[in-house]
Amino acid sequence: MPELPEVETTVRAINKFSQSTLNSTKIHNRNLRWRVVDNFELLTKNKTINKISRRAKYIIFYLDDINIILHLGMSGSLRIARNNDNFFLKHDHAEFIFDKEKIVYNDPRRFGSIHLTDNLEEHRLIKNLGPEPLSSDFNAQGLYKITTKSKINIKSLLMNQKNVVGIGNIYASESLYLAKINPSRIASELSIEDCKKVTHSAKKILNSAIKVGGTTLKDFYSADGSPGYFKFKLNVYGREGLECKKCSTLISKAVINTRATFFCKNCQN
DNA sequence: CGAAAAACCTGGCAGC
DNA sequence: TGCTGCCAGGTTTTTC
Repeated sequence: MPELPEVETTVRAINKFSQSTLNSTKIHNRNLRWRVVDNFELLTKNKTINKISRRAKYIIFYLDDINIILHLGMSGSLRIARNNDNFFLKHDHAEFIFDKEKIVYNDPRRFGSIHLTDNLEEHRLIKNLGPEPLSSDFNAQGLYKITTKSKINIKSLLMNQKNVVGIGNIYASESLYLAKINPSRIASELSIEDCKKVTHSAKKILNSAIKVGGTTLKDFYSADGSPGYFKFKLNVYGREGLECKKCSTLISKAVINTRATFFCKNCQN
């Protein structure tokens, strides 16, 4: 489900809990992508959340002496509920409980995970991440330095979080469409100008997706229950056989690195 | 070493 | 109404 815009939207929705005290945490199912540590509840009880933010597709709760890392995997989501709402949905695996409300972690496929760390920057899931795509650290020169020595296709390279974070299957296709670059192009064949187009396009796409709350294909909802509206602005993703909005050529679908990939064979070279 | 394929899970949907 | 196979916003682990 969630790529950078959906995670960012989720973080903004739960940001009202920063500066709040986490009265307790309940883990209902520890068997996520990795097993949730046994003392998680103990170590987070009655701790103040000083800040909530996003790094890549991870959601970080900064407590006084320890940090919580959440990942939503492919199908995860958070929702805000009232403490006296005692109903559970299938796949509600964890609850973060405040005075009147709680944040509920739900993830049908359990590809997501929940971690604790006292050294965030050195955490194994964090330390090897590439630059944030919306920061100046993600730029043509930096990308070119990577593409020039890589023989994989540009789409897979963009989805590799070591190169740049936050871009998943939807936004990789959309970014390359805007950049007019074929997703199958071998990275090492890109020019510095191509890299400039890719970085600019990715930033533009991600920013406009964040603006409308991300993309809801079927089951993404922000923590406040609202869907994302970027689905209506998708140019290629899920549009196989429909007309390209620029040239009317029918949009193609290819499988790259086992992932569905959409592009316009006329506009993208 | 890098790149490709398999693996981890559940649910929804098309087709028989 | 099943049942089967395929597909899905991700990323690690295994294999080549």
